[in-house]
Amino acid sequence: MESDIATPVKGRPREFCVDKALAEALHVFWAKGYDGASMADLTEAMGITKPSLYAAFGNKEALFHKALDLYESEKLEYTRAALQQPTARRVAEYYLRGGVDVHASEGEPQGCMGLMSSLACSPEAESIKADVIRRRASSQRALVERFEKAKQDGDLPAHIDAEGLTSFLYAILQGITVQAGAGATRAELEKLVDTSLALWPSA
Amino acid sequence: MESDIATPVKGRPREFCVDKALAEALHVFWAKGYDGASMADLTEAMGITKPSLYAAFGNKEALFHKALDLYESEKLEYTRAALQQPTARRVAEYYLRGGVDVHASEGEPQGCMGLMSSLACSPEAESIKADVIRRRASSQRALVERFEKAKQDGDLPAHIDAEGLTSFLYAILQGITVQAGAGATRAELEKLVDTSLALWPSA
DNA sequence: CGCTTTCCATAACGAGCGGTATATAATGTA
DNA sequence: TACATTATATACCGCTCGTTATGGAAAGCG
Repeated sequence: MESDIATPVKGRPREFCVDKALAEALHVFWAKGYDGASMADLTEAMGITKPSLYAAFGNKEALFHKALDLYESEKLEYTRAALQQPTARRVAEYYLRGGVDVHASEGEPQGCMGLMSSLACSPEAESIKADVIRRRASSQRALVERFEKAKQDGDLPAHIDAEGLTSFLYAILQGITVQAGAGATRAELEKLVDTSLALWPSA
Repeated sequence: MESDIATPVKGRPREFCVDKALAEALHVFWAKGYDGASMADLTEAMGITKPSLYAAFGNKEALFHKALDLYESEKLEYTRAALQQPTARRVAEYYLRGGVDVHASEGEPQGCMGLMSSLACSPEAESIKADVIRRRASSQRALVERFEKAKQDGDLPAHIDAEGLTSFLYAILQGITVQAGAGATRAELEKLVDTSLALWPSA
């Protein structure tokens, strides 16, 4: 198979940047959710017409999955960086403060794109929901392993259940995004993080 | 103004029970969310036609608010009972175990009706969202006062911030409903509750 | 009985949805 | 210049949505 990079195309060149358009689509999906974002909303924000969107991205569902890829690789980068922190407590702190940064930052939509889309319930959004749940499960599995290692490292008490602690940390994170979506201020969310970390088990 | 109870009406009597129909509507809204529940879904489950629904309940939005009233008075009764528990820890335990009971019970929809409706994002659901947020804020205020009292009673350390602890408890509860909606088993949720209670501050 | 009132059933409304057919404009190739 | 190829622009499709107008059925009242 030949190289796909910088292949000169034959027909009329497209007049918009695909990456820019996808970033705009992400912003719309993030703010309004999968069902709430209409094709009219998307095309207006992306600055293109519907046929261009369909030619470039397939359909609304395919566009959403690509937007979700972008969301994970850019906005949820902190969840991967968190795993490399030296202690379980530092992992948790990185997770929670990163969650507040991303989901309660000014100029960005409030709340979590994955969370609101996983709760969307139009009949055609079932595959969306399944996708989000699958990604979340994969992310949670990595966290369980990280906490198992922390127990071996001795920075978590041996009696702690790694799966329970992972569910616990995710619950706090989900609470942060829910409360952010409900209009909680950044100060309130930081107080929530401080309280959670104060209760975190010591070695 | 005269009494409204048992007034004999003049016209043709309705052929369905309003309370029964409302309970069915609640079930549909709970399972599918405000946007996801169509009038066709509702009328089919309620066993009535659309004109009957409009005559009895007004419109879809009014029906939802009445269903939400029923949900709060029946399904969220445990949140009021929780406040009367003798210690802060018992309050928290009542809250969390009650949350698992209601939102992960077999035969009922998985997840929290208020949470999924507060994240619904159709343009006409803005007042729904505002209503849910207002009810939640009122409920949270009562919990803050309960924890302030607990500090005076001495069953919470004085250095604990009551608002932060309330946000924390609500975050766990929201995490429970999110994870229940994503298909978590009851055993997993109970492990989450056990972990959370193990970290709860001691006096 | 006729009259009024209220409810039920059918069918339709306008609006918005995701998706597309058609025609035209802009490029590379020959 | 002529052709093939691809992108854009406009208008439209079938469908579902929440909501309502219309006609008939069932009750109390005189």
